[in-house]
Amino acid sequence: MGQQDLFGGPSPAPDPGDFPARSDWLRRELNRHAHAYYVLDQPTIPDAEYDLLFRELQQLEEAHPELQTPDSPTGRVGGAPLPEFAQVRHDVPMLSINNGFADDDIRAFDRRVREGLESLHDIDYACELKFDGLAINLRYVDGVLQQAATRGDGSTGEDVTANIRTVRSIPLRLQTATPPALIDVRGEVLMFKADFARLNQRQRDAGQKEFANPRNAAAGSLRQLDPRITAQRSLRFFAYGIGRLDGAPLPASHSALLEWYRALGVPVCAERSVVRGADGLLAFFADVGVRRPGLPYDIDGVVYKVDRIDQQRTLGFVSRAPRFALAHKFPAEEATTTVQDIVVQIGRTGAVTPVARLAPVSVGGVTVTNATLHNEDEVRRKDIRIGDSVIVRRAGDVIPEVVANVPERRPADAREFVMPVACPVCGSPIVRPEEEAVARCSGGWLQCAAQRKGGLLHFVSRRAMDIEGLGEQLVDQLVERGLVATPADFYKLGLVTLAELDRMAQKSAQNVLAALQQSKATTLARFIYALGIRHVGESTAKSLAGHFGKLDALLAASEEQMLEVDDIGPVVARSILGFLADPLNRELIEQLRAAGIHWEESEPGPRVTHLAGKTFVLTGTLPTLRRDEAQAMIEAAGGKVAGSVSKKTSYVVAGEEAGSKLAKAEELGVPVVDEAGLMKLLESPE
DNA sequence: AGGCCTCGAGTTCC
DNA sequence: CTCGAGGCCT
Repeated sequence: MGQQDLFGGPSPAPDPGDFPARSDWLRRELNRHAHAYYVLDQPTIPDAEYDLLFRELQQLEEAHPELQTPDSPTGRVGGAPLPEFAQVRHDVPMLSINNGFADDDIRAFDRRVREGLESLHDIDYACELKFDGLAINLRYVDGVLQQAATRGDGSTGEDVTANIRTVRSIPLRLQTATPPALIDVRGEVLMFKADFARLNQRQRDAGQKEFANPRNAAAGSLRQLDPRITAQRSLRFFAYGIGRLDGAPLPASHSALLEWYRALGVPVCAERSVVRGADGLLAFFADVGVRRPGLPYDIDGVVYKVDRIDQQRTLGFVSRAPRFALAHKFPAEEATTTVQDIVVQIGRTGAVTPVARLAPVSVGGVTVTNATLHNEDEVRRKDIRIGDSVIVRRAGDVIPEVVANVPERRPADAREFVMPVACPVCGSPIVRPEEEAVARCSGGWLQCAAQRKGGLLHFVSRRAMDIEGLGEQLVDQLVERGLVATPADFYKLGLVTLAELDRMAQKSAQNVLAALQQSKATTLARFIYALGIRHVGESTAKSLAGHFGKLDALLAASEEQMLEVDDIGPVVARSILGFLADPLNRELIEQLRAAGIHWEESEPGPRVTHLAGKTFVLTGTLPTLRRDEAQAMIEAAGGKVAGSVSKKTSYVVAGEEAGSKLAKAEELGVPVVDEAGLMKLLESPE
């Protein structure tokens, strides 16, 4: 029997009545399709058809247990729960690799290698990704998967064969007619980001605990006592090393070993290359760093290995790590620290947000001391208490986030967070409406200085009235000293008053006054947005301004007229009407108009333009246009600019260093244009 | 009624 | 960026 018969193309189906031949054929077919799907990423038949074949084999094997074989794909769904995991001693220990972070560490590694080999030439290195998963040893005896074990302490691990058999990309039989007598394939079991997101969604829906990250999810799934659960967890595997090998010659290089694995049907990650010298290593690292956000799995760095096996042998080992390999790691994006306190912040709408005060810790290159906990439910769900050790991450590489607590390190005196009953700023009761996630201070603008400050900061912010120089510091002082209570008060400030404030020299005071003066020329949309009406953000403000055209038309609008505006439903309409019904707000609007704030009023109704109905998403840095400029041009042509890509997106405009949005666009088949393409669209339809 | 999609609001650090 | 929630489509 040649390789073609074993795993290659399809073969004619035997008569369903011929059980031995039929089950044999079914096994071959299922293995072939699974390999195409999971390893080659080229599905050969629809899922439903696969399931049909699968169930036929399952029934056949149930009725005729003597037909069952160890490499049957039905073994993947998992048998009865295991009592516990048996210990497995590794014939060849599974070592760890030394780490480097800085360029100098990498150059030093290359120098040590060249000295060790007494080589005057540049060395060839095999470069791979360092996956954030679990190291596993797969033992194949005569080509059949015999045993799978975790790394454990390196010399002894746990037998996870039953669970590993459920990982569909791992071949149960090697794709060769002449397998080695025994081979220990080493690699990493991991969970892709998308599978992780789906798993956590399922956990959430089932009211079960979510996993902190794909690595934990993979580890938890592999350590399931019940393989049937593991079978539902979409784990993946990539091979990158070898342990014991009997009955076959070892390839001459690491890259050749990986090619061999591929030929055997063992999944190997495609993101790898052989480079020359230290400069080659650093170039590989830089390239992977750029593409990292778009990769479907988490990595914590890359791994370099001297490619030639004979050179690896010459270099040998120092204590427990090979001298021929180095892991080049990214700065940690996750770190562990302790929660020193949980305090609350009051936002401009009165929203009470719990914030964790953390012992300072470096995450992804910056020191983090605060992290939002979003709301009360989130604190409960993640079960975070004061005194806990927690894992902190920078979500999307920017905003710190508490991922999970470390339960085994919880001190006995850890305290639970209690939502205060009164606002820490104004003392008004804190209320949380039924069915809502956020608690709010009931004090409102008049009672609560925190809400007043928040509202004033919103008014001066860049996307609203855009008053430069009026930051948190200054607004704070103005409110504390009673100089400013409403946005209209800003325009009554004089030079002398301003110059008396702390850290405010005459020059800065003049700048602030100039900025205030400049801000008076604005747009209706900005003005509406600046008012800070609940549920009316930038987008809704633009819709309102476009629909009504004139402020007085908006002020006079009935609920029915409001509901005619795009994207405005009963909740938003009532919020606007409620705001306008308050005499204090009416007076504010009049005072602002009297202060000289003005804009160009237009005729009501939508101006029909050629990009009407088209939605754009901007990503990356465009060569000449700034983001807001591009947005303004698209909107002037009647198009909309959204924040995230969906199948309703008409175009994605991609610039330099476009990230996940570009990947998403390609996934959904949304057309992608560059700046030049955008300009063309702006000039003429299609 | 349920599911998708968007929008609003809050947030961190330098 | 993330979560929650409003709006709208099916």
